[in-house]
Parts: sequence; structure tokens; C-alpha cells
Amino acid sequence: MAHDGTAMTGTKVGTDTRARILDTAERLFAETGLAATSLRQITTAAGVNLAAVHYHFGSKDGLVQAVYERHIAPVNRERLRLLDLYEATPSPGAAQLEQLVEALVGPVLRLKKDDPVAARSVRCLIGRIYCEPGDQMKSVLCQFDEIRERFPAAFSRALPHLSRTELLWRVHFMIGATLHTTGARQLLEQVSEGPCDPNNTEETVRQLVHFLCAGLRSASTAAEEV
Amino acid sequence: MAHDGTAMTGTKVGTDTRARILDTAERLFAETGLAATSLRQITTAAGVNLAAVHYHFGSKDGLVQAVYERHIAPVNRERLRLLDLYEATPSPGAAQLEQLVEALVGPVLRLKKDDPVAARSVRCLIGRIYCEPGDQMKSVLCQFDEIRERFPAAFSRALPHLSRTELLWRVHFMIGATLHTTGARQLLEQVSEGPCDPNNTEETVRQLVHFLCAGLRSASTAAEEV
DNA sequence: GGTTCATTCAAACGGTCATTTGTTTGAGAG
DNA sequence: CTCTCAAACAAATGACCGTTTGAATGAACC
Repeated sequence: MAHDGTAMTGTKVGTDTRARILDTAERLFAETGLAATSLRQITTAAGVNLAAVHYHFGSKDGLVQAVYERHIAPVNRERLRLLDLYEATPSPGAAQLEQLVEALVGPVLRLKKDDPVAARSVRCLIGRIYCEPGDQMKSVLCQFDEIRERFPAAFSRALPHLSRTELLWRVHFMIGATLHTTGARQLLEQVSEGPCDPNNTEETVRQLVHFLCAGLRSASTAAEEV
Repeated sequence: MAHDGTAMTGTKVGTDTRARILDTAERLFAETGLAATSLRQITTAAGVNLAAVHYHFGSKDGLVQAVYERHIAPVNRERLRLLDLYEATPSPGAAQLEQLVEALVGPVLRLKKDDPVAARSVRCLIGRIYCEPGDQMKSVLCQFDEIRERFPAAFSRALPHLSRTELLWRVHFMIGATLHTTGARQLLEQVSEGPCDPNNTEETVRQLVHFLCAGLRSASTAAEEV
């Protein structure tokens, strides 16, 4: 009956159940995957009734969507806020590109940086956005429409030496490196055996922005043929 | 009634069944995901009996492992062959790094380039290696042990200006960009609306190698502080 | 006190799942 | 020809799935 997010009535019991479902689903989805996590696992771990999921979210798909929206919406709002800020008062000289890349990758890498436990789940889920198969992600991906429209345009202005094709390729590579950094953190910890610390958020952002800007800025491959 | 069935009572029935299961599983795993694809879907689509999966592969996990191993093993063999080749006769001057990157990302991007239909499935699956949750991938990931040992060492030799930490970060970013290029091809097609063609394998390799080499070669961030 | 309405709950529904079992088949070996 | 054994088969098992239902709860309002 009340699948929407605004169920703020007088009682506090309702919102508590809703939040516990969201928190638990977020953790289990990250650990086990969307398809492999059953509603029974979620409601048992959360200590709520099975039917509460359908009451609050309508269906399992509705729950998935709610879990993602809770974190993606603020990230994309922050990205656009920074983009607006940097476009209004651009940095002098060459640091403009660094600002744009930072605005794109910073907010997602800094997500939940104060809560390491929740951060692990959220980042794992976000890193899996393009990997989770099926149509379940379509309603999540449309939340990035404005990002996909405004950021490439800004990059194009900052990198006038690139053709549209080259720019789109490099933005694609940039997204890949960022998503992998967001989602496959435990892999890096395990492989680097010490030196690289994905929990050091600012160092991660610094390394990633530096790498991406160098790749983005490099000469046009078409120009090489001249 | 039962003595007839649809048994292709000819010759070499065994290997045919096994191959049909592998081909069909590969396609459905790519389309629907590992957990969400049932053995019944696979065997029905393949036109074989359900029990044949357990006979040939022992379990669903065994089938998953077999599907991956069939393609990953040749890719990694080719990667190491190229690495051996380039280490034996290194290219003159600055093109050495390009050779190394090409040896790492070329074989996976060129996978099944002659069969677009199968290529889509295989690349989608490989792009999902680090995203698929659970322990199912552990037995697949260990196939990369030699890659993870030899390539960073080779990169370190080609990029002596980088500290070990910086090198590992950049290799991590490189893997992310490569996996995203491998797995999220339909996304690029859809977003770029024309200019970028992920089916043009050689152009993809060229763009990716160029981008990655620029990122890898860029100055050490530690050096900037001096 | 009685009514309303959001919320929670236990219990079931029909389906599908992975796996096991026991039998039948067919081709190559002696 | 017979023997053997890998291979394919149908049927059944028990468990788990997402979803629905209808009743119980309990605070808020008249």
C-alpha cells in the first residue's frame, strides 16, 4: 500500500523496519549478489517479517532499486554540485582537468568514508552496477543520465585536441578504472600485500586522478599519423 | 515409448553433449548471470538431459569452472608467450611499454574475434570475473597467478621511475579499464551512439593501449613533491 | 469507547531449484 | 556373439524461492 519512500507517520516502528531491511539487504547483496540473496535471508538477518519487504518495497526488484538509490542519488548530486562549482570558477591553467576528474571520481570513492563497514558494502554494490546481469539495473542506470550528458561535454571543453570518438573512448576507460577501484578493493589489498591501501581514500583519489588525467591528456592518436 | 526418445544414436554422442552444454551455458551465463541461470534452462536450451551436467561436470560449480577455463587458459598462455617474446627481443626505445601493455590486454580483447556471437558471451563473462560474488571465482582467479607475478615485474623494469606502490596502483587501474572495456561493450555502443565501435577490435586495442601507456608513463606523484 | 489506518505477523501458495537414483542404451573389446 | 562400461535418460526428492493472504496489533483521532 505504501511502497514509496515517504512513510513518515506518527509511529516510529515502520521506519525502523524499513531501515533495517535496507541495511541488511545492502550488506547481503554486496556479499552474495543480487540474484543469490533471498528475501528470507534478508528478513531473517534483519529480524523482520518476510512480508514486510513486499509491504514497504512492493517486490524484490523494488528493494534492489531502493538499496541503490539511497546511495547513488547523493553521489550524483555531489558530482553535479562540484561540476557546477568548477565550471563557475575554473581553476587557472592545467589543473582544470584534474578538477573535473576529481569531481567525477571523488564523490564515489569518498562514499561512506566514515563508516568502513558500510563503505565496503556500498562500494562493492556500486562497482557491480555494470556487471550485474539482467534488466534489474536499467532503472538504476537511468539515474546517471545527467552525469553522462554533462561530464563528457565538460571534458570535451577541457580537452579540445581530442575528437569526439577519442574522448568517448577515454571516458569509457576512465569509468572502468574508477569502477574497478571502487568495487575490487579487497583484490588490491590482497595482491599488493601492503603498499597499496584502498582504505586510504585520499591517497586512492590522488593516484587515480593522476593516472586518469595523464591518459586523458595524452596526444590524439589521430595526430600521430600526421 | 521410452526406447526411442530423441537419442541421436550415431557416433561420438558423448563429446557432442559435453560441448553443447558448455556452449549453451556460456551463452546463458553471460545473458542472465551465474546464480540466476538454472541447469534446467541450460539443458533444455541445449537439448540434453539434466543429469548429463552432473555426469560431465560433477556439479553446477564444476560447469561454471569449465566454462571459464576453456577460454581463460588460452588467453593467459598467449599473454605469457608474448611476454616471453618481447622480453627476448625487446623493441627499441620507448615502444617497449606499448609492447607489454599490448601483450596483457591484446589477447583478451582479441578473444574469439572471428565469432562475434560467441565473443559477446565470452567477453561478458570475463569482464565479470571480479564482480561475480561468492567464492565461485576463487578457483578461476588462481589461473591468473603467473600473470600477476610476471607482468608487474616486467612493468617495473620498463617504468623504473615508479615506486612499487605507484606501479601497483597503476596496474590496478589498468586492469579496471581493460575489464570494463572487455565486459561493458554494449554500454559503450549505446552511449557513444556511433563513433565508438567496440566490435572494431584493433581500434579498441589501439585506443586502450595508448590511454594506458600514457597513464602508466606519467611522472611519479611522489616526485612532484620534491 | 469506537473507528481508522498503518504496520506486523504466521501460514500458506504454486513454482523452480540442484541433486540423486535406478534403468536403458550402444559401441568397442575379447 | 557376449561382455563391459561410459553415456544418456526419466522420475522423484527435499529444499528454497517470491509472492499473497487474512488476521492480529496498536497508536491516533473523533
